[in-house]
Formats: sequence, structure tokens, C-alpha cells
Amino acid sequence: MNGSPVRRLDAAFFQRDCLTVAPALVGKVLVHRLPDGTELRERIAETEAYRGTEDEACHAHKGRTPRNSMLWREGGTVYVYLCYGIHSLANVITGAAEAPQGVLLRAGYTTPGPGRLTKALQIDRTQNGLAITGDVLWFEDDGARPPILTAPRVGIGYAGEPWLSMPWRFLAGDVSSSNK
DNA sequence: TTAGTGATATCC
DNA sequence: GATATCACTAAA
Repeated sequence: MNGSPVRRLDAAFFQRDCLTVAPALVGKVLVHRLPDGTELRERIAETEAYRGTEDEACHAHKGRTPRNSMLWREGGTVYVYLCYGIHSLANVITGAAEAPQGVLLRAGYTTPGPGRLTKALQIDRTQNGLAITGDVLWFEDDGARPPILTAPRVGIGYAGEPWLSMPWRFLAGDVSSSNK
């Protein structure tokens, strides 16, 4: 028994720098337990780090607003926001309180695209602000350690250099789709 | 390539 | 109150 022990990631895991947490989350399993007890799981295949007010691609760059105030909370909080009026994008807040940074969950092994990932897990804005270490939403580490690839972030054309070129996108190297 | 979608931020 | 913007997806 316990051939492959599964452990839940605790708050301390997320209270580190987003550049440490983002690659560490690749290969982990995000679990969402629905009110009826159903558990939806998705292994994370791609993340991006958004780090601080200096990062022009980070929502925190423009200043604190009701929408992005979640970024200033301490690590271990889920930040869900609606993009383009259609898609809920899920982020996990990392680092200490008052350090606005987070990790965007861009894709799962079976769900390419951040909007599709949240749809598959049935995550929307009603989950905003939940703890990622609670009994509704949590991460599991089942021992998988996929190779990690890095790449520049995408979809942030409004940000200037050097942020546009920062290799803060992390992908699992064993996903069999042509990630490019 | 373009359209669609709705909340948020910014301007008056 | 009005307009511009957006870390996307689907359809063509």
C-alpha cells in the first residue's frame, strides 16, 4: 500500500516566491470538490508567473483595485477573474501578504487553454478568494516529476520589455501536444 | 483571420 | 453615464 503516496500541498508551499511555486505546480493535480461530493481533478501542464508591481504584465502593476486586491493576500489563496466576458481564469496567490504575485494556471494535461481548464474543473468567479488548501479546492502531489520547460509568457503584448521576454512560463515536458 | 462576450478601469 | 480594454476561444 502507499506505493504512490498522495499528499496535499499546504499553505507553506504557496508562501514562497512565485518563480519557485510556478514550476513546482507543473505536474501537480488540482482537485475541486463540488457541493454534491464529486471530485474533479486535472493535472497541471502549464503555468505562468506574475510577479509584483514592477511586472508590467501583472494585474498589480496598475495599482490595487477591488478586482485584483486578491494578489496582495498571502500565498494559498485562489484568484479567479473573468476575462473577455466569457472565460474564468484561475490564479494561485503566492508569496507573503503585501507581496502582489501569483501563478496563472494556463492548461491541464487534458485541457489546453486557461479558459477551458477552469471550465473543465467548473471553477468560476464564485470560487474567488477561496483557500487552495481548503476542503473544496486543493492541490495534490502524487509524486509525478515531469521535466519542466520554460518559455516567454504569451498574451501580454501590452507589456513592454523586459517583461515580455521573461521566461516565466512553465510547461510540462511530457505533454504530447505540440505546445508552441 | 475575425467576431463575440461582459466585467473593469478610466474618462468626462 | 460612456467608452476602451482585456492574461480567450471558436469559427472560418
